[in-house]
Amino acid sequence: MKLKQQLQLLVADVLKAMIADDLLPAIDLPEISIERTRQKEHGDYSCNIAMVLAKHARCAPRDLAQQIVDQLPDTKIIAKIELAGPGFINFYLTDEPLYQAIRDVLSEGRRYGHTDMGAGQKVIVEFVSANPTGPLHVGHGRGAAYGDALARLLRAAGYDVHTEYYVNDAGRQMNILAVSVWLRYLELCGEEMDFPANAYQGDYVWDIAASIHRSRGNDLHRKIDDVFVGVPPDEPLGGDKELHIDGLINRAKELLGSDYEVVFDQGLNEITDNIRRDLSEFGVEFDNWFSERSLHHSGEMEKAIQTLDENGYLYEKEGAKWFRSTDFGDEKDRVVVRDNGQTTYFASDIAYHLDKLDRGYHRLIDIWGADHHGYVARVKAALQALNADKDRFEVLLVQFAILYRGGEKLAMSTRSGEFVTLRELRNEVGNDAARFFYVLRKCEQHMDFDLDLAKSQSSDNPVYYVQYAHARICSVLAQLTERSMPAPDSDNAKFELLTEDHEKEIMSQLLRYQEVLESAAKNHEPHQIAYYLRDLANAFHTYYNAHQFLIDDEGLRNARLVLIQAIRQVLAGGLDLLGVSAPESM
RNA sequence: GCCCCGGUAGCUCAGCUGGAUAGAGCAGCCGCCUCCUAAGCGGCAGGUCGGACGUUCGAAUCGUCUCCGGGGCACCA
Repeated sequence: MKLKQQLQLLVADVLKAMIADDLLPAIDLPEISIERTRQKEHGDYSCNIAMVLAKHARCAPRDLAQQIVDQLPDTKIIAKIELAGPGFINFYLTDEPLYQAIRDVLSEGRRYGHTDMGAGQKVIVEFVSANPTGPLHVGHGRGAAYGDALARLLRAAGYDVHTEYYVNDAGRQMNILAVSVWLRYLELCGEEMDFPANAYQGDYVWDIAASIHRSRGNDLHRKIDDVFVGVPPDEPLGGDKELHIDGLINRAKELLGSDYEVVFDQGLNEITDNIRRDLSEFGVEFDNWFSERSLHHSGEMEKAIQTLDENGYLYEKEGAKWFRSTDFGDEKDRVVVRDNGQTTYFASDIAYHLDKLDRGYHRLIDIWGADHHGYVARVKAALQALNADKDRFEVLLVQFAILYRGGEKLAMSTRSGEFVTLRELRNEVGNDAARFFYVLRKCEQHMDFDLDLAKSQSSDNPVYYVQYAHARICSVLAQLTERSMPAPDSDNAKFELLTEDHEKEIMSQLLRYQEVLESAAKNHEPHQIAYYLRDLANAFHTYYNAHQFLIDDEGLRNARLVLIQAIRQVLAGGLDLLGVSAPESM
């Protein structure tokens, strides 16, 4: 049992006894908060229950605290209890829980600190899910690093986690991509044109066009004058860029017939493969890539819309089908089927989330960019309309990463092709630094990502600080054989020899890891792990500078080596949760 | 106009489910390698926690108002 819980129980038992003896009015006990103290002078843990209950007990907080302290039994884990300030009960621990922490770390290994909080509950975490219309940029990187760390964290907390990438392989954006590719292809065939303002401008579009040209030669070549027949003018010519591009999509379908799909699929597949590879290289692997198109093919789209209709939440207006989401608190009703008969992205989303529930997940966690926050209410509304429990669906919004280069804010737009890709970032600062940097900020925090800083000062990145501690420990342990010293022996370690303040501090930190992990998982905050690791690394570096490990005194040497072995284990375990490597040398 | 997020040290950020003297990294200044990796360690300096009012024994933390910054409010995805 965790230390905090043990202390909670002790206090709870005392309070119950006091109620039974009429020393306290009978009430439902509030949750007893046991917290780590900030200052050493306040002991290791403190409890504020006396102040919380003072009014109820109609006595001064300090008097109540004194009564509680008087009745607390002696235990192996508590060395001293003090009453302080307005009525805090401060616990000073014995060394036993500290020693036990070392033993636990070494016996449980990478599972140290893991809990069964989730009780095997099935959770699906959906993240990134960027449209396959271009390479991932640094904004997606944040979602990827955060989502993956969260999934690992939830697994460590005992949830049965499934990760998924929702591929928007249907819809208008994909058609715009297809047209962009085809027009570039036509340029490769020697045609000249004003490239549409609303088409995808990035260089990767040329690459896709080139691969079609390689495999199909000039098969898909059509005279440029034919292509633009009947297409409304583009924006630079005083027209509407949306109408212009839609006109081109229609012409492309007419002129290419079944070959349109060749272009479409080539774009989709090349980009999806690229995204998949990119994420994989970043250390992010999804359990499943879910195709939006499959919702159409399987009939789930139709079914979802039909169910909404049957439940009485659909109506027609101006040729479109609307979902009455205002019935569930959304600010306005939403279109699910447009007047041209096409379903909206929102309709796909309804079907997709229904599908997740049908697959038996108890909790649906979506990680979205902050710009999608307006969607939360309508998806929740739809789930309610379909008789699902909206509280099983949770959206975590990741704020934007604002990029700076040379002090200048950078524009980020997939359409214009102006963006720094995730791949560029990884190449420049490395996966480990990128992942740690991303996860160092909680997701709702706006992030200033200074590229110059990340590149030029990558050795100042806090990730190296943590990794360095790990590598240093590995280095020390590696020298044992060179010096003909025995490997650390935890079974026979005399932990009572570890009397230095630095050692006590480290043991206390090792013990704390369990609490940090649980809190990080509960609050969906991987950054807590990152900050913890930096603290632990700091404690180690300080220890390293103050004391020698490879000393002649065998008993002390063994105890110290067992201790740093435990540090190494926790550093490696924590870094793994963040998807960061733990190198043995640097 | 409405909604979401942020405003804490020169810079980037922790702390926010109320607790006891507000923390870290970077930048600045001063020290530490004949010794297990100096990508390290120690020290100094640096703050009206945007502002006001309120709730409370106690507020950076909760509530209301307000100012500043980012984002969102489509028959786009």
